[in-house]
Amino acid sequence: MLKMKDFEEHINTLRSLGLRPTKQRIKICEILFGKKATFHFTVNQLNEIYKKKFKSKISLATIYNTVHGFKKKGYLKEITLDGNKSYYDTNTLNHHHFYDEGEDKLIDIENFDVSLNSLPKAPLNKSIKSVELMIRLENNNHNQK
Amino acid sequence: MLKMKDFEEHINTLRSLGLRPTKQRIKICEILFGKKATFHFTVNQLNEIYKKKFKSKISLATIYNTVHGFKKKGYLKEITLDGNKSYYDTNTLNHHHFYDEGEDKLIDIENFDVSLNSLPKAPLNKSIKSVELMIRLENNNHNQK
DNA sequence: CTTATACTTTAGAATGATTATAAATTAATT
DNA sequence: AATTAATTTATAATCATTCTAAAGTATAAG
Repeated sequence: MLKMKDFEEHINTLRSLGLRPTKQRIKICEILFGKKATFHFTVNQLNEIYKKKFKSKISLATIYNTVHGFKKKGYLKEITLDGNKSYYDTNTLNHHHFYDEGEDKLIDIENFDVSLNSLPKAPLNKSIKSVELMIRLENNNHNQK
Repeated sequence: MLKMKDFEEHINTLRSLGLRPTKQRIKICEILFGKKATFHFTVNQLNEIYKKKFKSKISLATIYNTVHGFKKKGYLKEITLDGNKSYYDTNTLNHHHFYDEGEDKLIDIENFDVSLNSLPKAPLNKSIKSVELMIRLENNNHNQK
């Protein structure tokens, strides 16, 4: 059951980002920021979730616009994977990931599970913007008969 | 000045991979494995280098085929960056990278410049295939007036 | 050295993700 | 309620990549 409070919160979030609170954006907010747990998604997955949850269509262009807006404002983080599609993470704090190639799935790594002892220093006139670990996973039985 | 020895070496490399040594593949080998220093490239960049160096055209499809062949055989490594194009690295040893976003350029990090103290353990039935650090760089003056 | 076979290259079409466009709609302002 | 400015939308355009089928080339066999 959705409470008015949720809507208002999303509306305020959007306004604070300088984005008009449209029906579509509020719904995307409900999907992305409605639950406590953070999660990872592609634009296509977000589109599917939207269709199912609200039983209504939305233009992909709108999803791209909104996601880009959130990213620019720091409410979403794009994640680095090979291949040719982008993943987004609702957890914008600095953290690392497992990538399960078999299942094409990202898993957050808690920061206290990793300890980076020494880092290289940045080249002249550059500074470090972020440090991210990608740990690729494979199934244990990969070299069995 | 190219010596016959170089060609023969590339031909042997190709044969050992089960790839027929065609004109195109030998030339790609010259580009990729001819110099001592390793380097990073996209398929398009490789195409440009090929055109300039040999003053002849090559089909993009051939470049894709060859690069994929080398990758599958472990002679090239695909590198993970956001956006929608793939980078390849002639250094296939496990190592980390700086990514200079401004210049869209990858820089190798020597392994002894990084020390990872503790790693999270892999989820059940999974094991760690690779661990790679991506350190994003920005210009020092990014928040000056 | 010629022929047969399998592998390669090629141009161009097909695909899939993303971005651009321009008209219709909606939110905000007056 | 009317004006304006931003947004949504469907669709076209773009870009990297993969697919395809025909033409070309390397290898193996005679």
